[in-house]
Amino acid sequence: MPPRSDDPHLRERIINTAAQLLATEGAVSARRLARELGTSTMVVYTHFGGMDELTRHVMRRGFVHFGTELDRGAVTDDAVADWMTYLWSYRRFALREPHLYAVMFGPGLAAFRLGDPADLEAARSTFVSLLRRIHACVNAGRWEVDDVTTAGEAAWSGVHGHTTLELTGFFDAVGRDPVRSYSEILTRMSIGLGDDALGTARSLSTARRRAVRADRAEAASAR
Amino acid sequence: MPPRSDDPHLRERIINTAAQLLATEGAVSARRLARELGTSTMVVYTHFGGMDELTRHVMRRGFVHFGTELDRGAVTDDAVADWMTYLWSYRRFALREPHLYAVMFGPGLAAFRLGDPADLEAARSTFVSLLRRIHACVNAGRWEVDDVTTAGEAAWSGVHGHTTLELTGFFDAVGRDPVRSYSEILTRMSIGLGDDALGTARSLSTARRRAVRADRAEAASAR
DNA sequence: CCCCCCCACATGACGATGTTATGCATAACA
DNA sequence: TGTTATGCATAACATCGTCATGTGGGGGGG
Repeated sequence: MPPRSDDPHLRERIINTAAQLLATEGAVSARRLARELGTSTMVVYTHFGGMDELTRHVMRRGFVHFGTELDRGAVTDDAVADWMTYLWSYRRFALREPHLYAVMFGPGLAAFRLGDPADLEAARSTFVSLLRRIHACVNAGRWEVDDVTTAGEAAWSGVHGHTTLELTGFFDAVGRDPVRSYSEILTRMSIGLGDDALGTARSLSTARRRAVRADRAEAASAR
Repeated sequence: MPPRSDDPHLRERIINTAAQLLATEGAVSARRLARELGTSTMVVYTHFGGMDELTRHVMRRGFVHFGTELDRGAVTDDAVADWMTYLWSYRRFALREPHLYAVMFGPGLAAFRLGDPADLEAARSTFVSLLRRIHACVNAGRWEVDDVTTAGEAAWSGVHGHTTLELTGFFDAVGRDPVRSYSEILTRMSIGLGDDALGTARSLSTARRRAVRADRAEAASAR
């Protein structure tokens, strides 16, 4: 019987700590969450319908962060390098927030589209952002694409598949370098979409340079 | 106290019904399994260490079936079409056994490599089989690849990512055609690996024709 | 100003999960 | 026949998400 907390931000605090628990412990249970908040598990059911809807809120926030982080990449005169930079940021986010990524693109994705249409829109907007980068490559004359959306789905499949494999520890298990195979995906995809091999190689090294710098900046800010 | 079943095949029956429950109900619990077997949950712990090791056995069997099914594809004079046929079979298996696929390439993959080394080898052998198809494309002069393994990882990432997205219902949700984007992956990857666009298009239609025929054969045998 | 209603929350319980301690009945062996 | 080993059932424990119930205090109507 704490004196009626009357905290209008309780919802936000629940989502915050849920996201934090997901990031630090890899799982969120109602009881663990309540213990962290100093409340009972009922707060999950009064403020949300249950754990599923709470998870959807965490996912939505995840997609917003994901989208803004991906869009931080500058737009330069090398559209292919910009596209690659975008996908290196994609990988960086997933490696930094592995559990969040697993929830966002895992079984929760199916439940996501059943909820608030704004949720699906948050997820779609990050995909649309990818399509813009592809369009820029076409406009720059580097690629020749009949259907941008299909090309986007193909590219997304590649990076998503590689990301999930890397998160499950596959490359560690077989002693292979994930950066190399990720570069291979970007390279073959770019050439396959119409760019010449030399231009793609140059764009890759440009994008890789940016990615390494961003990795270092992230490591520095984490310290 | 049934009179000491003394069934030397109990282990096999447990794995069988576990696989069947996974396929038909999407989940395997110790109690559900015991109810199906007419035993108690203890059989899981006497014959296996627990649910984890049981799952590993189901995974191992899954990889064996997966591998033999993938290797059924004929080797013709069109190596790229053979490679594509291999990957269409990949997709067919995943769509027919969605839960098994999710377990095989999901979080269980990490636990898989901790178990019997033979388990990891079963999984690796299917990957090696993919590498053989890639090598054939190189030998046929269609592709130019410096590191076959890296190319294999890139190709696998693409089809695995597309498969997981399709299994979560993504393409249904946005009303897109997964066959089209899967074809896009195969096409762009083949061109990106050195083949010319026309040859890749011809190989794609060849492989697609085979895949449709195999789909129909499977649908007929299921009837 | 007071009272009553309402609702956010705590408590405790229910059914499920994987796991395990205990006991028994039977197979295997001396 | 006596002894040991063990495969299995029973029942319990801890955990999970969820919910029915009770309660206490804040907010609106008299």
